[in-house]
Amino acid sequence: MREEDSNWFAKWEEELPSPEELIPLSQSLITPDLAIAFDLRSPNQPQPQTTPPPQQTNSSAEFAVDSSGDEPARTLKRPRLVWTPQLHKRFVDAVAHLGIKNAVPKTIMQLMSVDGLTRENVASHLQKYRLYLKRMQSGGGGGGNVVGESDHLFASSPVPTHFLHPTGRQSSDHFIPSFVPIASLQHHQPQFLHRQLSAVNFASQANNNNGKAMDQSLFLARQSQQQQQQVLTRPASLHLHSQVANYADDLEQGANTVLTLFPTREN
DNA sequence: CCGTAAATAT
DNA sequence: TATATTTACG
Repeated sequence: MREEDSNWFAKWEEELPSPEELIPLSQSLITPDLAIAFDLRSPNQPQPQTTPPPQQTNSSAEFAVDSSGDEPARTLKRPRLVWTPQLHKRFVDAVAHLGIKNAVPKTIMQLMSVDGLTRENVASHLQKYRLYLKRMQSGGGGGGNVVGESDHLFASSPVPTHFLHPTGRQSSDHFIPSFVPIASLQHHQPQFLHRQLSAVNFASQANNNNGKAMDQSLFLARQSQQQQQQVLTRPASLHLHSQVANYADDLEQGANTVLTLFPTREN
């Protein structure tokens, strides 16, 4: 019936690489806390800064899993979040479909539904992204557009046209769809959870992934400073992933803070 | 909570 | 040093 309606939907679906592409993303962020549990190796890890397409995980099997860990996820310092192209892609998609107007940290975060991702993370990235967009309009309009190294990440994801020119459409015309077609995510939710539980093995094998690993996720930046004896348990990851569980519900409600199932954190 | 600026880590 | 991400403020 409404071509437009089915259009945006189809478009979204089309833009979405494929369920598979998204799956790894969900687990990519894995519960930081869990990752911490494994803790990463010594402070001497050569990090390619020229062209790091896939983020490899350098993790050692040096972790201490104790059954005493509860859910310190709240007070624990999360590792520095590394924004990978994939993660950024998801970010852009979310913003694009939300419309600049509704593209606020919280909403974006909810839409992304990436476990472990905090509002602050998104806010920070959004800030930088906006700067990038501005910079682009300013000096990249005709051909000689000098992009700094920092822009590479942003460049990795196509910038929706309406991002640059607010023709007074797209953002106010149709607001957030009542239901977001990230069915793939929902479908994989169980899998994703399963994976997460296997995080331990994951981390261990991260080092010897030959050929095409199932995914090059797990980009937790490690903190090579303190916290070497962080204990974490599976329960933690569980309660964390719950956030992903029903982001759709949240959105559908259209409310600002509606958690149907159980509170994950914040709020 | 959102946006911006300063602080800090890599 | 420069840059990416976090933390502090209004």
